[in-house]
Amino acid sequence: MATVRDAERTRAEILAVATQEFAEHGYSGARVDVIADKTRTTKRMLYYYFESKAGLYTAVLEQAYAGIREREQELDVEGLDPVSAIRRLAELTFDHHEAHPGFVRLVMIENIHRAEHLADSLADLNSPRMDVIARILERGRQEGVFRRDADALDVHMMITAFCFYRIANQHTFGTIFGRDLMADELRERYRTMAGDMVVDYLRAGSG
Amino acid sequence: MATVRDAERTRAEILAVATQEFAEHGYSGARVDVIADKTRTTKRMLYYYFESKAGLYTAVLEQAYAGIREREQELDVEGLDPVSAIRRLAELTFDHHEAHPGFVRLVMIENIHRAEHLADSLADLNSPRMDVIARILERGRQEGVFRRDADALDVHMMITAFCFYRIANQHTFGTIFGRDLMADELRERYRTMAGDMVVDYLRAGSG
Amino acid sequence: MATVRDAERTRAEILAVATQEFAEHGYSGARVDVIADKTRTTKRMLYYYFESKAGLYTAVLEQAYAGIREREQELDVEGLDPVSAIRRLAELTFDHHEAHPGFVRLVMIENIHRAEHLADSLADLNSPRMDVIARILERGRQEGVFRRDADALDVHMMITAFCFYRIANQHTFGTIFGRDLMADELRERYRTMAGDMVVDYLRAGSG
Amino acid sequence: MATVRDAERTRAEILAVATQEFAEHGYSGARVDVIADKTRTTKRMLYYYFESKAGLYTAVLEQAYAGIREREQELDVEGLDPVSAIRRLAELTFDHHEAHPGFVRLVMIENIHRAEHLADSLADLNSPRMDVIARILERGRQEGVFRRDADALDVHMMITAFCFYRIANQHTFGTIFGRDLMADELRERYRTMAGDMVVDYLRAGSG
DNA sequence: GATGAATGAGGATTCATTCAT
DNA sequence: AATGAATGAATCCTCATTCAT
Repeated sequence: MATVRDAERTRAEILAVATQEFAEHGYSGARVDVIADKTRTTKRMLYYYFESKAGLYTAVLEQAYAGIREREQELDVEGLDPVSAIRRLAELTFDHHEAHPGFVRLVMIENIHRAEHLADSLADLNSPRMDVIARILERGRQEGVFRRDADALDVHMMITAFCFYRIANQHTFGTIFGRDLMADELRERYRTMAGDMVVDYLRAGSG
Repeated sequence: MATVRDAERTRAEILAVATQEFAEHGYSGARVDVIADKTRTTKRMLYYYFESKAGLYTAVLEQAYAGIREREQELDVEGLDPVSAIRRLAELTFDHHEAHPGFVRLVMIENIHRAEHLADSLADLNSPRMDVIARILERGRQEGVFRRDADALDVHMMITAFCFYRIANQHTFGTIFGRDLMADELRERYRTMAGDMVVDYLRAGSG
Repeated sequence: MATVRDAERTRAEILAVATQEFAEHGYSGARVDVIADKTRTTKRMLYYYFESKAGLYTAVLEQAYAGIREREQELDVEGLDPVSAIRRLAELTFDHHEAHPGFVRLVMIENIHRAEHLADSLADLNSPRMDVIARILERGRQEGVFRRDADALDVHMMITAFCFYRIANQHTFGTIFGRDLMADELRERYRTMAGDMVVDYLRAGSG
Repeated sequence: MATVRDAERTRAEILAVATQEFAEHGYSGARVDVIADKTRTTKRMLYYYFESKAGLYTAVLEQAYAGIREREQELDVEGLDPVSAIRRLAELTFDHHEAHPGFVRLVMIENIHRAEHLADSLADLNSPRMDVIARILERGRQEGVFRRDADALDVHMMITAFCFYRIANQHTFGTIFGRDLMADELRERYRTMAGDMVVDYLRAGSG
């Protein structure tokens, strides 16, 4: 029993360290030896549990996606009017990216690899988040506050693009334009901007 | 003279191949041997011209940024009214990202590396593009069509985030949500959406 | 009792799988993990029963030699005249090698290892087969059909060399000379040749 | 120039050591590190020249086959009568196997691997040796000394089987039957036996 | 200005085996 | 008698870089 417990703890520890290292250095840049050394076990265990560097990376990715999915279950914007709800959603998305730069980096890295490690099993076609957005959009249209007939996934994309880019591209943006997108004093401004952007887009519309 | 010409051509060839390889595999993932093999010269020449792998990568980055900067000189939205101008700018940005996925990938890669190779000399604090945006915003406010008092760099960021994300994150987005952001039949929709997003944002406003 | 039976069955199963694997890949090439995986038990059991990889390999060898020894008991050429008897012996040897390529491979492998695993206890100095040959040779000389005064072990060697080589060296022979020694249409020819070879050798002689 | 010389010498040295090691331990049993350590260069050079362990092994095989082929050019039995010629051929074959046990071992090893490393390019369909045998057989039949209408390749096989087996299987044969096939005092006996075997076979015959 | 040969240091992975129960 | 978890020590291989001319 103790062994089993330790086995799971060891596995979890390896996964945690690997998440750090892959997020920090990318797939090719990460070193199996370094991951092992930051663990209480040896490199051998890493192969025992995850088969290969690729297997470990895939496990890291899966856990990362499982993590955000769990957090998305907690989305609670039901009591709010459509405008407040969609703004709240934008702000939660903003906060989520702000809070998990490591996840943002993993997603960047996986896109560099053309999502070749991301199992199709991770597809999230009936995402609760998409349902939440769809319901807000529907209510907004019914109540006449949203004139734009928008697709839920497009709205999600617009919000996420803004929040993701701010974290993902902060370094080149900072160097090129001399603005630190992560500066404390700018956080609220960008957070509000995310909400404004989507609210204005939905309120306006071709109708 | 001929030798100099050849030297420059060799350098250019190496740079072109390296751009391909770094964009495809990232900094760590790219292989010096592979780059050399895809060239008509040898690996030794690569070191002769660029000192190191890092030097070559930096040269690739610099050339890439120099390239877009050149293309940005051609921005011509002067004759248009503010709304049309800003929409046009969004569309040009959209088209630019669509046309240069390799550049998008290089920027992703450099952000994974926290822009450590991007020389401060590449700072573009007086970007012509920013000037263009600033003038459009000013005109829009003067004419009363833009109620939002927006910062040019923020507007640039909003537009770019949308266009960049669509290219950069297409792979994980496709796997997770089952939508191919690059599908031909969706291009016009997203292109219009980029314009709508920024126009609606500027038209609305705290007022 | 049931447990003992199971134990023996498990042992036999491991041995059967190991025979396959060692014959296929050689001693160094065979993998303990693969052998265990092809078994219904675990790798641990393999060590439980056979101590080590070498122990298992030795057990495989011993079983293989015990097997042919058993089959050799059945040699029945007593009723035949010396020429027919020796020809029959050659043909049975031919058939035996044809029927047991796995055994041939194990013998090759063990010779590569200079027979270091083959316990001296496996010595077969009073082989029934040698006795059979000796008696045939004796009768042949008495009857005057064999003019050659041959040693039984030499005759055995000559026959076996031919039959063994055809199986053992089929692959390099096929590649080098473009002839498939195992071709169905050639079997009878080589089988007859084995008999002719030894019969002609014995009939002729220094006289 | 000196470098080139050294390059070839280094390559040759690696090949010589590798031949030793592969012949001694088989493909799987041989160790790249051991091969490198017995060389004046490093393991890295081994990969530089031969790409991989398999590449080195293949080069060893090729060189080994090229070696015997060269020696076969020297076959000179033209001045002899058919019986003496074929006996001489058997004796040369016997001597060759005796002199090159390493080659015998390599051939055994490659057959364990089902000749997968032996390039088809090594096929020797128009072997000078086969031509020599064919001419001897033809003369023998014309002169009436060979009543058997034998195929050259079959005769080659019969001779080689005997000579090869004596070297290849000496260890298991010694352990099982208590006879050292390599004993000095038996050499002449087996050498003569090889000649007798083929001569008797050819002289006799279904005719 | 150009180049083929060479390489030290690391990098991922595998192997037979044993521990703890 | 049986076993799932764990592992030290190799093992093959690759990487960016430099040497010698």
